[in-house]
Amino acid sequence: MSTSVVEREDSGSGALTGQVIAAVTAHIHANHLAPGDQLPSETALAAQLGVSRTVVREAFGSMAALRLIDVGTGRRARVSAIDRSVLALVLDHAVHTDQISVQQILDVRRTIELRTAALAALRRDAADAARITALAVAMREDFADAQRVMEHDIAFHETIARTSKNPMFALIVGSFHVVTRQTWPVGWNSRANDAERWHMIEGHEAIAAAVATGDPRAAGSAMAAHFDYSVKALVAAGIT
Amino acid sequence: MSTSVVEREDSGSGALTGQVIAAVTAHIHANHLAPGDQLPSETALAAQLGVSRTVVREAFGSMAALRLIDVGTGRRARVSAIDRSVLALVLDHAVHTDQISVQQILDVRRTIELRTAALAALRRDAADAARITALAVAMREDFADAQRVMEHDIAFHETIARTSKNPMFALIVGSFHVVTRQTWPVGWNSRANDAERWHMIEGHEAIAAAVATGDPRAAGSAMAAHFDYSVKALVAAGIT
DNA sequence: TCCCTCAACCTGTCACACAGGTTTGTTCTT
DNA sequence: AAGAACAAACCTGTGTGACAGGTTGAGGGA
Repeated sequence: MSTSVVEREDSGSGALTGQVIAAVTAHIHANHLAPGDQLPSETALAAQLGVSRTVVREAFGSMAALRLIDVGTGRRARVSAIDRSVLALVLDHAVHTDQISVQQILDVRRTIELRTAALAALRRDAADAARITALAVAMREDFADAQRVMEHDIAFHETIARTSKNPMFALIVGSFHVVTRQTWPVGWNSRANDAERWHMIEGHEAIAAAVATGDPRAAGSAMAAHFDYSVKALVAAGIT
Repeated sequence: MSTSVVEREDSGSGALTGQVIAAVTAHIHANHLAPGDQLPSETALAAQLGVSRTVVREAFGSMAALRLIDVGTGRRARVSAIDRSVLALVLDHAVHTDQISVQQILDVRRTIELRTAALAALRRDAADAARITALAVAMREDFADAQRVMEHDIAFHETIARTSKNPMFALIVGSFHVVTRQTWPVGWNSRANDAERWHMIEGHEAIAAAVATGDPRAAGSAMAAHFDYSVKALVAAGIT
């Protein structure tokens, strides 16, 4: 375990804690650890680095919050797979503290999701396409239950992002769900009538069809139309 | 201070710690706290929630790691402004643990930065445009010092993202710098000769000119050309 | 070979203590 | 009246020791 300091982003904690974070990070990199690989125990690491267990716990806790590692009672920390929750928390916080607006997030979503739809059309296999289509079908079938339509809608976008086969797109799209859960009902309820709600579902069906066909241009266009329609509804509902 | 549990993303910590995180988050939301606003002290919060100071420290530590709050010796925690370091850490970790490739990041960058360039052209004021142009000029002037060219290059892209006036774009683009610092020298060194390096700098100048002119279409095209050229160089250098 | 038990290991939480930093209020000087 | 200096109160970062409860792996028995 190297204690050399690797210059990197500051973690926002104390000096010793920061040093332990750097040391653990260096250890992960130097040993090419992958998700699931174990780290030394808190006690061993404290002895090794000449700090108290408290400091190691602080460091591990910070790294766990960032989902760089995975901690749990009774077992040693392990390197973690990236997940959407970090960015989701950051976005939720940013919206609640008026640092980012919902419309700004939608602009980012539109930018990214036109690309993920096109990539999904290019890179999908038959199972991917079936999964995306099934979600559009589920939206139609669960029309009477807005909560379920919303869950299908969120899963639809995330599945397309996953089908882009670019985990960073999946990560970013996956982070929208917390904010989406707060705004989606407003958009749904703001529709003047059921015909408009059906129109939104038809937009999803068009995206799914383009992905299934393997047509990236059509997929991107369908996604653009969907976003433009949805943004208009949210603006009309007063979400800025 | 409400102790009600707000359903949200799990923080990766213990049960009590998670509850304190939820309580603090609820407090921030319920009181419409903005960046800079103070939170209760660790000791007061521990008494209020009926847990030990250790647990509050764990919760605050996690929230600080996520840059939701800002902690420091001798003073109470405050609500924090969002910053790029969280996503930067996540990306760096993802690359080092082979969860995201550099090429995948570049695809995301291209998608986003074509949009930020176009928005910057639409939304820039004279000072913005001057700032962007100055960075392109600095790249040319510091040509003999690769390290400085790289810093100007990174600042160039971040300034454009900021000029998009969408903080989420700025956040995402700002997160690339750690990984970029690791790959940029490879790309620069992989160029066959100085003529190719000048060509890259001319690409930046073209973007700056389009932004200054206020032409979003030209800005997007120039940014696309820049990325396509840079991606080719990194691929040729073996970065996948 | 599979299942159960148990010992060793491990983390989450608690209480207490101390070093060093920040904030606030009061007093003094200009 | 405004600014500077000082001290007390408040506050966080780190350390120590303890205990409750969970995980893991080895050994033994069916």
